[in-house]
Amino acid sequence: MSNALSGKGRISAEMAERVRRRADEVGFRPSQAARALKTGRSGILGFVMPDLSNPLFPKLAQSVEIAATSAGYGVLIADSRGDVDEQTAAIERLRQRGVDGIVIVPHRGTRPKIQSLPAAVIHTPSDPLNTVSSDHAEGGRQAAQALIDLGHRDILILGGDRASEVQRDRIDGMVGVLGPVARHRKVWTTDGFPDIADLAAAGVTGVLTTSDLIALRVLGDAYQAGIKVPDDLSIIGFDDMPLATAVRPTLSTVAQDVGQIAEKAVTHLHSLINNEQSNAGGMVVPMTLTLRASTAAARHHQTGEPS
Amino acid sequence: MSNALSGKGRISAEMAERVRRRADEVGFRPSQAARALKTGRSGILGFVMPDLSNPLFPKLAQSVEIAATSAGYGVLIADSRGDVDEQTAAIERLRQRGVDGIVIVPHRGTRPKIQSLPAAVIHTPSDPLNTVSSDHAEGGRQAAQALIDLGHRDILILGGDRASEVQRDRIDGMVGVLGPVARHRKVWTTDGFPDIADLAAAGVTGVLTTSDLIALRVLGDAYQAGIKVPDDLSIIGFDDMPLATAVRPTLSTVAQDVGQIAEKAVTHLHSLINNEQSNAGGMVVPMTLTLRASTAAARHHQTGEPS
DNA sequence: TTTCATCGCTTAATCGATTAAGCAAAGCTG
DNA sequence: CAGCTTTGCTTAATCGATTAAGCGATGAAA
Repeated sequence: MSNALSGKGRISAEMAERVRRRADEVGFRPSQAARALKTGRSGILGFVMPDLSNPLFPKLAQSVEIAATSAGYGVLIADSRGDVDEQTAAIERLRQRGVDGIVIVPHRGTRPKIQSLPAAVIHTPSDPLNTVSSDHAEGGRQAAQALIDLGHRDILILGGDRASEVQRDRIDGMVGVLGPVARHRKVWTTDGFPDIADLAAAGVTGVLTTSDLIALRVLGDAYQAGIKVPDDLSIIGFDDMPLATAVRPTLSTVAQDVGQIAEKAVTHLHSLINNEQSNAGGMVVPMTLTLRASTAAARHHQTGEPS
Repeated sequence: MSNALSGKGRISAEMAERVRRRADEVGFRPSQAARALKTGRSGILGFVMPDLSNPLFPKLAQSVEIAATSAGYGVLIADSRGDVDEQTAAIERLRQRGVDGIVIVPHRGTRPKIQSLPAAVIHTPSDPLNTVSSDHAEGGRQAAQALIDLGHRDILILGGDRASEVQRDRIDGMVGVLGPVARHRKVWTTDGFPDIADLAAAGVTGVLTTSDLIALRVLGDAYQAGIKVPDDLSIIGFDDMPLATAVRPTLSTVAQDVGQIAEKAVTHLHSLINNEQSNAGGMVVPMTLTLRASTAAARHHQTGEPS
């Protein structure tokens, strides 16, 4: 009642001030529960990730939390534990808790069903449900182009899991660039980790991975095989995880602008919640390549093509 | 009202069943807002971390979410961005949202003020406010003892930030074991990263770090200096981050049982919220050392003491 | 000066689940 | 069989913020 002061209604400035002061004195805290009941708005967004151990999770959660907070929302998390059914259950749990909308990073290869609840899907541009995401294919292109520019012409593409659309898109981008100008082979680590020494002996001078974690493994294998990085082998990872700057040589990597993605997702949700016009979705955020010490100009083997 | 069915009151089994069925038919979803208003319980726990980019965060958040969900709570996250004032603000935000209690991992060197709100503090046994945590000193002891058992007698202890009580406790544990039996030097990376090659030349054969990330850096430096791990140098990290098994050689590390910590924290909170007796706090969860490929028996220098 | 519009504050209805109180019917005891 | 307890369903008050309606007083226009 006293809250007629909160902007609505016809109230004198003096009265508003008086109420405000008294409220402070008493330490008045409006009950979110009552407000939610009356307005039908909880002021809370749900955040669903397929697997909180996803390397991107910390940064993304942090960014979503910051974006949501500055838009006046709270963030309720729900882990879907890598399980598709759990993902559905997690969404349902959030709905029951009365969230106003949800931000979701879908489980690989999944089209989450979100009925009648504002949602922002963070995935990849090739997903028709995608609301906002990094341009993973473009990221793959950047990584590939960087190796090309350094003179590499025999390249290993190393993916983690072919069920991941994000990884497939990254690799498609890489292949798109390499296809016309360089030899390349594509391997998924789920089929077994390839023998780096063999490949290097066969002429490979560059490795493009879909994750820093895979890149780290390659680095280690190369080390144990006596292959020098970056002199004999250049490596590029993805996501700029904390380890990228901790490892020696430091890891070249393609990073997502997670802050911007979170910002756009939350803004979009906010519009949906308020029934405002919203850019129909499909926003794409560029990725940025950071070259560090794991990449260098290729030494020209006899196997290479003319530079 | 129909919810008299929910266990309370005097109701016939038949009536309860009838209501239940009808509720399912209509797709009845009780309003959390209304329930919260009436009962004064939101069914939501807040979770505050000093910095969501903390390497431990993903696992901990996941575990807290799982424990909370199975106890019927939702989890509202709040990032305090490494800032002490933000930590206070985050707690206040959660309170305003009406959380029933909060789980907090305090900012380094901070005693968070939580007035009249059930709280579970996850920190380290040496913190008087601590509710539940790993036995960091014991973890440090385990790591140190492992190197001793392998015959190492000249050891570098490498901490990240002396402001962190957790890291100090780990190191105190290490020193406690090494003190009587081995030579050791303590260095904080915030004072500059030490020259591994120099130290190895000076006789150091083992490195104990307070984090896998630091261990990774040591591994890389050793590699670049031509020092063989684990033949010439053994390394042990902390926290068993994903990188620990991705790097070659795989990293020996001391891990926290995050699941158990989360479980205990949530259980404790649940008791507090319901005014039940609660074990006054200070629960300690053991850590487990996992030996992998980054540790091996010491080669005996002439500088060493008799084995 | 009379009348009507406007302004500013006060009152009351509302959101939906909870829970105590109310009340009728059935069961029990003496 | 009367009186009393127990059982089971129904009714209504309550939580606290929101918001529309109500209502007295002031000011403007005719």
